[in-house]
Amino acid sequence: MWGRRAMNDLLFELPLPEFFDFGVCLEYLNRSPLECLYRTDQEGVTRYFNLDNQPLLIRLTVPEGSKLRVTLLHGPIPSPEAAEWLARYIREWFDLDRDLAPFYRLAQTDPLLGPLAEQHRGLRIVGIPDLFEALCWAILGQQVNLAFAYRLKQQLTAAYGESLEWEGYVYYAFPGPEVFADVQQEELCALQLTRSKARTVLDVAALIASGGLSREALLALASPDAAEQRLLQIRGIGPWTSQYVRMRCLDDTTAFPVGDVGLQNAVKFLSGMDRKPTPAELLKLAEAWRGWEAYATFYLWRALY
DNA sequence: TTCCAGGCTTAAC
DNA sequence: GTTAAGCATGGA
Repeated sequence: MWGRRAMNDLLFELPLPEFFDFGVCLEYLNRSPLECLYRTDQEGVTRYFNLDNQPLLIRLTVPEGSKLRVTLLHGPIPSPEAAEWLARYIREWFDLDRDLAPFYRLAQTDPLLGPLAEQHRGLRIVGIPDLFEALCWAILGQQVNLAFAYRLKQQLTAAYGESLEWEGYVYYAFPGPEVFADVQQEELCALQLTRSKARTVLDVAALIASGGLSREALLALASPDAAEQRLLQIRGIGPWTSQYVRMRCLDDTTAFPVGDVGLQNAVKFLSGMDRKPTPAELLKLAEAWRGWEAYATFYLWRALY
């Protein structure tokens, strides 16, 4: 099952919704050369998963413009259940099940979003479907510049994640929470995490590994706000992190990280202010984006990076 | 050296 | 409930 079979197996294709531009999404994926969890090129993105302890190297392309093609580059052909998991993951990764028409109607008359919606038409919120990865990424990104956050993620992934070398590139999967069961805080500090980040990552890993926290449970709560309150109970997770996770992992288009420095700088830059807007001013602006605050934020970020 | 970066916690009012 | 101060790290 490992060896003699045709490579580049077509696993499945996903139909694409209106207002989806794979090239524009690739631009987003390609925003940092320090990204370690996938590799992009002109035509697509290649990513490694370790699913049920089976290697799974896949590639996404849109050869015809109408369907997202998922091919298997390396690893055994996944079971029907694994393929179903992968298809769901990819739909969440690119937010394929969302109707963006209302957002574009709203953006059309918005002075800040109008040009961005034009320029990045077809961009969807690129999600982080795995809760542990999403929380870690947010925790690592607290109060540090983005380049350093990527470095921290790379260090963590290289130290604890599974990897696969294929055609001259090394691909990494983000480690699962169970991997950190016996890891001490000092080990993570050696990877340049602060004590606070190290402690929070370990606390979250233990919580998720024990079943005390899961994406499913958060989504089953009565509202996104209830999910946010649950996350805020964890020490080291504040408003920014919980809103960020709502936005990137919990499919909540109303999440709005008002404290986000990138958001503040984007609004400052686009509106020509000589200072960063206050949270109150951002909330005022966001009234025009009601229901789509997360998309507004995601597009505003594109003005910066 | 100082200031900033896709913040959080604690203590004080 | 809201605000101020302290924290910790790397990069410009």
